[in-house]
Amino acid sequence: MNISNKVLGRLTRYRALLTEYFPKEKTHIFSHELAAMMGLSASQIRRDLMCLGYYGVPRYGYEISELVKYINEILDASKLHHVAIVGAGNLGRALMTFLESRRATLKIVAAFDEDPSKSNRMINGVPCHSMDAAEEILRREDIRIAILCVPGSEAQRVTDRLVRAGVKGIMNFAPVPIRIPVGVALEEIDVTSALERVAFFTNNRANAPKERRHADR
Amino acid sequence: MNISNKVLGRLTRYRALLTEYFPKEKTHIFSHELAAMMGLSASQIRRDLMCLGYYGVPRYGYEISELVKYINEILDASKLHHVAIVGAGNLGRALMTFLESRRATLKIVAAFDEDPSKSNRMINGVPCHSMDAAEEILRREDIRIAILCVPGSEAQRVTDRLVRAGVKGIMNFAPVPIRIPVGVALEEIDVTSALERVAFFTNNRANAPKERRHADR
DNA sequence: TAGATTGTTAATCGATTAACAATC
DNA sequence: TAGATTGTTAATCGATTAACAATC
Repeated sequence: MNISNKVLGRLTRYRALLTEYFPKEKTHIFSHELAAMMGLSASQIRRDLMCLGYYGVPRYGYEISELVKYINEILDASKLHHVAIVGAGNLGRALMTFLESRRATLKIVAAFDEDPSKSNRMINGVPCHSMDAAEEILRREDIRIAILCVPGSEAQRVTDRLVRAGVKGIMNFAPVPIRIPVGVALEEIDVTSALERVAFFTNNRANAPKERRHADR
Repeated sequence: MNISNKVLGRLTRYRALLTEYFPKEKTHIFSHELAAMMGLSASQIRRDLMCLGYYGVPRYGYEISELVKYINEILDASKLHHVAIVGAGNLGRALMTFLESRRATLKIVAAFDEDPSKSNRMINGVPCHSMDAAEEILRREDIRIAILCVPGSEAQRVTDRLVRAGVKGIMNFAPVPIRIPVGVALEEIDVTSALERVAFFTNNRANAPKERRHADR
């Protein structure tokens, strides 16, 4: 079965919620409980869990430790990924700290920046190099995932370099869409666009973007 | 006509691309040109533009300045919004700088943090206050939009306070879902989840999340 | 047992794409 | 005119929800 990007996103969030923000003394959870916490429907939770190959028990719900184990398996959580931050401006540096040891399997091992004052030294515990060294270090450190935090005007050019150097997954924070060849994964996070959407619905209260409400469903 | 969150998101990105990253000398654009730049289909571009009330001309395409004017109108771009950053940790501080003057109508006028060492002073040009002062300042400054950058364990509690103080739109960077009452807009940006999705598809190259490729459609 | 919850299918809803007449 | 592009409808695709038999 093919797992969609949407389901995948929710699975990662179920796991985070259950492992990091859930009372340790609870061993089981019902689909409607997880639904309430996630702001989703119980139907959707159960449907998402179908792809795990793990089954709950009617009236007892899902055993949390097992659920997490099966999600780990799908996400291939044991595999260590080396990650690079490209662009060590404010956002890039904040992400170094923010992502630092959030996930043991996602390790930031290098940063790159065109500004010479930022390169050839440690920043927030991450060795920062000049962009000239990117290709060599990406290969040497076996980095296949890059977090792109360069200005919009540089984004496509830098992307092309990263891809040529063997990067297979990119998270793009630059406020322009980038194009990538087949076989490279892409997530785009456009913070400005997200803020503009919030502002829009703040003007137009009637039709809010999400219907995740306090009420149960 | 009701405009969906997805269409809205794309409209903001069309505008950003056309106003910030497009050669000034070009006055017109075809749907297939914009499509290629955005990594979308020409059909989708044309469909999205239907909701603007602006019409292109066959064989000449869309006049860029007019297109932008109509998108501005939909997004109500002339309206000034006061925005607060809640949680002045690494991410919050980076967003202050990142969003600083990116959009003239979205102005960050205050930050809040529980850490006393961060409050009652300017940080990156934004006055930072203690959380205790939040309610009063949110009302005084007429702040209806908040960017939530607190730890996951605090997210729901802080959200409830913000909503009680009159906040109508929240962008949530905390790595847990938050629940909000009807009438409040919400965008969630879970950076860790996004990175985990990229990592997943980097393992499983066959089925990448987006099919935005170099090839035209 | 009776009642609550699961797994799964079918129905619904919404978003994208394809197709094409109208138009410049 | 001929050819390219638009606006819009219908078809397709994918995701969510509702419903319910099976199960504990």
